[in-house]
Amino acid sequence: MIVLDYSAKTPIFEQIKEQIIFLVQKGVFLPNVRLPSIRALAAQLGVNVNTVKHAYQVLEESDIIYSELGKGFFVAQNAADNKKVKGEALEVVRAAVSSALSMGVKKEELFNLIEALSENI
Amino acid sequence: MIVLDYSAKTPIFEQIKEQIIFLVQKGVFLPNVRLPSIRALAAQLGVNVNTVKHAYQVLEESDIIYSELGKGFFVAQNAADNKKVKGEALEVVRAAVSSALSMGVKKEELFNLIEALSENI
DNA sequence: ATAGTGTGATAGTCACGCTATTACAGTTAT
DNA sequence: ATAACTGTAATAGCGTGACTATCACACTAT
Repeated sequence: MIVLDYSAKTPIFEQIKEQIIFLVQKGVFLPNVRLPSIRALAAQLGVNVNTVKHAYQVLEESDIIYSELGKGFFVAQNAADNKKVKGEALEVVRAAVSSALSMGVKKEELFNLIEALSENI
Repeated sequence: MIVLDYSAKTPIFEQIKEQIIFLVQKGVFLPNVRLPSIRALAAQLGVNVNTVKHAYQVLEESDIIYSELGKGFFVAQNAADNKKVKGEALEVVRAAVSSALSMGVKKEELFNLIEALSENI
């Protein structure tokens, strides 16, 4: 369900976070559904408990999930379209695009890139 | 000429690199023109010599500039359109866009973003 | 010679990501 | 009550990357 790429530059906890958002986005995880426990997911991914905890914590701070002591983590109500998350994602794109443009990449190339990536979703 | 942003997540040497590429791209630095010396630029930016050296070294490895012992660094011949640099910049954009799309950002928003950023160049 | 270049090496600091481990508090099922 | 789960919290250690601080050396130009 979640796949880690250790050769990528994006941190493990970030990958977990992004993929959970993706699953929530796709409707695989519906509101109030319980997520895998920290320990269970850590074991499944072959990763330390702290790392999963970190990912969940960040997700909680973005109001994607919420926690209940002794029970677990659950998908938040309007997690599927979360302004904070989308805003941050857009900001990353903005920085990358801005940098690319300043280095001489043409906007047409960027349009083509987005068009191509859009089809694989 | 070069401005550093210490609050940004992009490393100093990377910022130096990008802004020099930008200046080369804009035609401020023409081929075979001499760049500020490592020590001079370091002093001007209030940064360690090693940091500027690192930036210049990366630029040299990308064939944007070249060095001559005892003389200095100079802009390379076809520095203005460097495939390696543009390829790397595109790859960063690809990762960011891919991530944003998977998080539910619509491609129209991305198009608008690029359009807006293109005008400020 | 002197002052400027690039080159190379070493060492130290700091932050970040991840791991390892321990302990505590709450929930649930038996 | 007990056991087996949950989340929470704190500490410590390791490796890496970015940056700083120095020193020494080789080459160029005046």
